[in-house]
Amino acid sequence: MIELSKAEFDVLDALWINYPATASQIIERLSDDKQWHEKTIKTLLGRLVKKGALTFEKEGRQYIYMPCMERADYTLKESQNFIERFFSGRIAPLVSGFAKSEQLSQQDINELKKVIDDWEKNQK
Amino acid sequence: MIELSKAEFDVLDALWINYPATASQIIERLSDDKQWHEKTIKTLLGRLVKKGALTFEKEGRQYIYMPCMERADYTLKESQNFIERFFSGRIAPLVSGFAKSEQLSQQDINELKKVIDDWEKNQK
DNA sequence: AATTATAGATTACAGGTGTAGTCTTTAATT
DNA sequence: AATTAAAGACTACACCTGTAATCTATAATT
Repeated sequence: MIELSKAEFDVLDALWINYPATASQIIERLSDDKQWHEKTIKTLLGRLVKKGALTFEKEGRQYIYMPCMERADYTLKESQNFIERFFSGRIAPLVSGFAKSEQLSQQDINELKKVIDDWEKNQK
Repeated sequence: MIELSKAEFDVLDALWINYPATASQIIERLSDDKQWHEKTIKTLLGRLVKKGALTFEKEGRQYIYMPCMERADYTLKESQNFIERFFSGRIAPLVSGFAKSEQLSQQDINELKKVIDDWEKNQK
């Protein structure tokens, strides 16, 4: 699995919003949340390319960037990894931890029920 | 929140198995899973102390280590962090991702149902 | 055609991390 | 009492990360 740092992920995440996109577009998107210098983001784009997380095509003087993987695939792998590390691969203890510390809203519960429901329908 | 590296967490995790414990005991426990040199583990113990993740008491020539926080508290914070980063703070999309990629077993489902059940009972 | 502005490439640099090796102290052994 | 062995302290070092600044090439402008 490609390993991304936090900052690298944030840049990729800005690209996932809508792609392909140029560096300037990505910088623009990130400007709301982060106080990053343009150079910083360019550096991170370069590292992402080097790690194989995204590619680009030249268009005049600019690069048009495109992610090499889908967000859902990446987050799924990260999730597996996380749950393996902290909860021996079982997902319920994570949810249970949230429940115990009052971190679950009625909406969360409803959503979880729906996930379970869908899963069960899918089982035949 | 105290930030631990992966290796640091693994060492702390070995202490959580049973504590207080000496460095040798921790090294012994880790020897099954990791090919770490004894010195490596000692270094990590030192860093954990420096970060305030554990303390110790002297006993003769040895230190008796003890964690400064509970595993459940630490993993809860890490989980919140994780879910915030990747799923905007909502837990269902994580579970849903697992479901979609066939990562959920009947046992997982049963456990999740129980968590939901308990949560609802607790709501009055 | 010459100049300028801008995109990306390269370089920088401190602090964290993985992974130990060496130094120092002191408990244990001869 | 002298020697040794082992515990922890300190040092090491390359790679990763956050965070840019400077260099270089070229598209755009005059």
